[in-house]
Amino acid sequence: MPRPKSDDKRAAIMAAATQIIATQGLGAATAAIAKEAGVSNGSLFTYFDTKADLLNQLYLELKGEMGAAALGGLPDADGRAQMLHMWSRWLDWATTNPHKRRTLAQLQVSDEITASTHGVAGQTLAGMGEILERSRASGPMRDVPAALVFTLCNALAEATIDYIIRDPGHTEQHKRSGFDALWRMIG
Amino acid sequence: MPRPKSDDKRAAIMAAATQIIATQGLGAATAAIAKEAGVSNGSLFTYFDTKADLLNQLYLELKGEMGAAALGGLPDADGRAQMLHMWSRWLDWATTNPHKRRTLAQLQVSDEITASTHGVAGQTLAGMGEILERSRASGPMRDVPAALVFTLCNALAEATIDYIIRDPGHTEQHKRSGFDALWRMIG
Amino acid sequence: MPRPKSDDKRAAIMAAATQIIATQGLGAATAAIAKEAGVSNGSLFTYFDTKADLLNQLYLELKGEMGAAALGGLPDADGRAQMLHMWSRWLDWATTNPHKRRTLAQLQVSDEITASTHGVAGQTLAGMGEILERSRASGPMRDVPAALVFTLCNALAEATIDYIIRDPGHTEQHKRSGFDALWRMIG
Amino acid sequence: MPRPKSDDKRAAIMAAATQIIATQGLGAATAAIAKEAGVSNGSLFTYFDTKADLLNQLYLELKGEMGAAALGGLPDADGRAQMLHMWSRWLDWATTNPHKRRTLAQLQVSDEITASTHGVAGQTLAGMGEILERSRASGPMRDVPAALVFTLCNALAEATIDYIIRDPGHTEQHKRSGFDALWRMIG
DNA sequence: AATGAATGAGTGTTCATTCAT
DNA sequence: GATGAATGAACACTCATTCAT
Repeated sequence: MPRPKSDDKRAAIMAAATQIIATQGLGAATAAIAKEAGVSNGSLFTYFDTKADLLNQLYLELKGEMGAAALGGLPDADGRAQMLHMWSRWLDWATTNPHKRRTLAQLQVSDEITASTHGVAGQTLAGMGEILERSRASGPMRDVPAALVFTLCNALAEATIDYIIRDPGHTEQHKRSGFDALWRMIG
Repeated sequence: MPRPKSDDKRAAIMAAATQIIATQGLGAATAAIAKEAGVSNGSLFTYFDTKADLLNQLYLELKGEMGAAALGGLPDADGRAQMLHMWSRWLDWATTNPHKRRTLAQLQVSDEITASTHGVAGQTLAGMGEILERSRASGPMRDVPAALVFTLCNALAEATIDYIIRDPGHTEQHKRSGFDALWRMIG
Repeated sequence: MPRPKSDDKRAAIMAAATQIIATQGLGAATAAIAKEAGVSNGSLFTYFDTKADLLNQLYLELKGEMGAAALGGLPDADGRAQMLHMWSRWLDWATTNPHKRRTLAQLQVSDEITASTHGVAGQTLAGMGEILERSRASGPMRDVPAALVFTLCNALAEATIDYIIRDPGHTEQHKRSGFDALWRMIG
Repeated sequence: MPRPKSDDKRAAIMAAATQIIATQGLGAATAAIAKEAGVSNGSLFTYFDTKADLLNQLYLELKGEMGAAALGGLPDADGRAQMLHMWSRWLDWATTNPHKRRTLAQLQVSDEITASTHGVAGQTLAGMGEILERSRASGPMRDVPAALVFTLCNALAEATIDYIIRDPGHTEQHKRSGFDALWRMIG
């Protein structure tokens, strides 16, 4: 049994990629990522076939982590309370992990992320969709396609996060303003 | 001689850049842009100092065009009617000019666009802000910072556009759903 | 322990190298050869110090096999009959083992094969040289250096083989034409 | 009118490639060739699209030069005299230009040379074929395919050249021995 | 001003070889 | 001895930018 492929190293590369891409953008050199991960140039390619492969896997990982963060500790309560919980957790994750959030935002719009990856990521977010669905179905958007509603809510969240990052002094206040706006929209 | 000889050529480069970037992304080679513009490799650099310079100017131009489109033919009416008019024009411009819209979206998140450029673009959009302001000031978001409201509205518009582009069969319906959601939020 | 454990493995690597090099050329990766041999990446290097070492040993093996094939079942007959027998066997081996022949041809002109290896290979072919020598010594080339005559005969054989491989429909005919030409030259 | 593409530079790259490949083999780095040519790394690729393109063009050039050398100053004489003239010129070119000859030999067996290039090279050598044809048609190989005869003669020439290069002391003698053998074969 | 050849740093990726297990 | 992960020097090729014409 030779040295087995190390989960640590894989994780280190992912973390390094997150860090470096947040700083330098998607054009960051694989060599820079490897260096940041404390790994050789070539080792990166024993864990990921191509740079695009790394990017796709990183996208899934970050998106998954974001979803898990948003859904953690969900209370057994009414629709509004659950939405508020999810909203709060989501924004907390994003503002606490600015690098991850920034890298995720860049990956989201990149050509390198395949349709199939986007598909898998969509399933990961099914849980978030369900919470939202419960609130939508009985509100003013009951006749609007669920996917459009999801898109709109996502946009509100992203916008709120962006604003908070630019003006971190009043985080709680902005978080609340965003949620109120969201609830007026769908609730 | 403050301005180079031919405004035509400058415009051709801008148009070519829009086209090529929409197709190939921001990584598109300047040579490819020059070729599409029917201009030599080197000439591009007599009109724009660097690639980043071209990108920044293109961003301002597209953003400005978008703003002008949204504000054109504004009726002398109440806040809601004006908002609806603006919303409609905005979405029309985006769906009618998919290349411009796509390129603009890419530039928006690019590292190459400087803070100063973002600042100038913000001023360009002041007109749109005023319309919005009139509606906000008397509605439920009267105590929320105008900038945050603007960010949220912008996000809703972008999300609606994205959705329409993905499902062009029901454009008018989605346009309306988006506006209704917006108005519930701020009106 | 002078020799590594398994002769089988060594042979498998040799066979795999023959196969892969015939297909992909001398630039083939050692990893590809190891995989084809059903052996690990690293094991290849316990049987051969370097890729060049593998190539040199393979060259000797193939050349030796070719020589043995050419000299097998040599009849106790006059010079011409022996030459014809050798010629026939030689060409049969080459056309029956196209991969070996192709790989051998590539090794023959490679920079990786050392002068010393070429020397050893020459000795291996001494048997073939003797047969040839008997015919040369009494013919029109009696005053030409034996080595030059050997070189010329070898060239005729290689050329005939090449031609047969390109036009396999008339193998026997071409084999005969080649031999007749050879015999006119030296007989 | 900008700097026009320079024929000198193209020729310099060709010459450098000949030199370097003769020394280091076909694996030689394009950077090494560029350096030897006194040209930048990237310039090589403004004259040749790819390394394979350079190799193919080099092959045609060397093969063409060889053919021209062999056919130059052809006397208006009988078949044998013309063959002898061609043989002599051919061998002179090869022994006078060992780098070109060595590089040509490597290109001849390379996978990088396309079938189409081989086809064009064949046409280039049509002149040589005609001379040979005149002698074959009335000799003992009159019933052997012309292509096979051409292959065999070529092989004899190559072998003779190889031998001469290894033992340059008796060039004229070996040249003569080779021709005599050739003529016995076909004349 | 216009052209496009020239430049050379930089890119993703490969691969012979080593070495921890 | 066997394995396959680790290494890092290469490599072919690209591209923003410069500059001779």
